[in-house]
Amino acid sequence: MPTVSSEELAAAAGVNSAKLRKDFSYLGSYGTRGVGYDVEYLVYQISRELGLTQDWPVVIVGIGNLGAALANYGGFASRGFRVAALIDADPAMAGKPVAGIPVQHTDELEKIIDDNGVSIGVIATPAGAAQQVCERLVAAGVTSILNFAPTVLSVPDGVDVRKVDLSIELQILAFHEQRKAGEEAEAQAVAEATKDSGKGPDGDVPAVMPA
Amino acid sequence: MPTVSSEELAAAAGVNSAKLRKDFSYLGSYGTRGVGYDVEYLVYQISRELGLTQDWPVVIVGIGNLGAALANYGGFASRGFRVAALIDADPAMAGKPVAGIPVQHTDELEKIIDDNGVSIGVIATPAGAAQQVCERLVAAGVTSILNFAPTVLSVPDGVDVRKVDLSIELQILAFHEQRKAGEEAEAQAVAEATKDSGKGPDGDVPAVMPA
DNA sequence: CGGTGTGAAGAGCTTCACAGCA
DNA sequence: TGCTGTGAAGCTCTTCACACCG
Repeated sequence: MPTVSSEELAAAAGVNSAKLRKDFSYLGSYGTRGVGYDVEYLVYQISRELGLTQDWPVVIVGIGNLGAALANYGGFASRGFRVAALIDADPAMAGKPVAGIPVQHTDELEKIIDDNGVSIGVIATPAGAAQQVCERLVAAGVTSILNFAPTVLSVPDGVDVRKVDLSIELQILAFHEQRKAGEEAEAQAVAEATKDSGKGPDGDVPAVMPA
Repeated sequence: MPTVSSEELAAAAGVNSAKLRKDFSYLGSYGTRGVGYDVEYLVYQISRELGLTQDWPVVIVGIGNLGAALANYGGFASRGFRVAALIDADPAMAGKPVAGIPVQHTDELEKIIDDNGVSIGVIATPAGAAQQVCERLVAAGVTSILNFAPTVLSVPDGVDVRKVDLSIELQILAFHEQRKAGEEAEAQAVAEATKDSGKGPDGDVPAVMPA
């Protein structure tokens, strides 16, 4: 498949084709009228724009279950990320290989970051250690941090932090699950009301509709 | 602090106070004019609306590093989630306790879900196993799935799936990181141009501005 | 003809500004 | 007086619709 139309891509992605074309147009005019987009060229342009064509050395601090899971995660390599080092505060972990990479002690943190030109750090430590680790990362030159610890990190201007809270997604599911149950109950109540009397459902469910 | 104003909450959250009041108003009129919101009552109402006051039994399928990390994750219990069971396909794992819960074999999946009235399942298996596990969960009565496996799951209507891709957040950081670098380079180029000749930067950077 | 690129219309979300109530 | 709740204005993002080009 050498070319693809905005209509096809939009159907595959579940969005409107006009939106897709408009979004692409911000990257430049890479399509051909009457034909569509050259797949290979488009992939390259999007990859370049997203930074996938670069090599991003990353350090992971805190090699517990989560840190190990991240180190083993295959998705990183394919998106331009390279795990430059695994760092843990436990001296017993030092030297132990995880995902084929030997764990290094926290003492080495500054040197590792400097030697590898690391600008992105991942924090997978317990909550108590996160802020301190964060400060050391920033002081050593890291300007983007992905935080898995359940704490809000404070950082100086110019440093980006993204927080991943594994329970938030569950909470969103639970929210919708609750809605499903509520709607059933409401539908049932309406049915009852229709069958029995003129009284409707108690109407206490507010009109909230999040993503 | 028994009450709090929309202004205070907005400042803490980094949003506009009018937006906060409007959002709250969708849940009902829980504030008092001239005073603010009763903290305890507000917390309760928001918790109830979000479903945090309910008990949600959850099963985690696939007890590798990630599954173990999830099982150990403290944030679940405090948000109304209860890990009803850990399930793995490896018979060697069966009976082994993870986070104090004995791992059970996949054979038990249907029974566990039925016995515990589970409606939310977490998939932390390798990509290859995910779709099959998903189908068994759905057949057994699960209607919400949180998918950590790097695969797109297909499910029947009425089943919610949320996919967590651990590398996407990194990619967003890398994107901004690239922008930072690009802006520096551009600023430098502009400085050069100003200093040397009339020729500007090559102007190939398109005007994209994602979240 | 077929499909992109885009001005214009439309929808939804955010902010303003203030009436109204404790 | 002080702060909520909310109509209206403003803004951004999405979709429509079509000129234009290969």
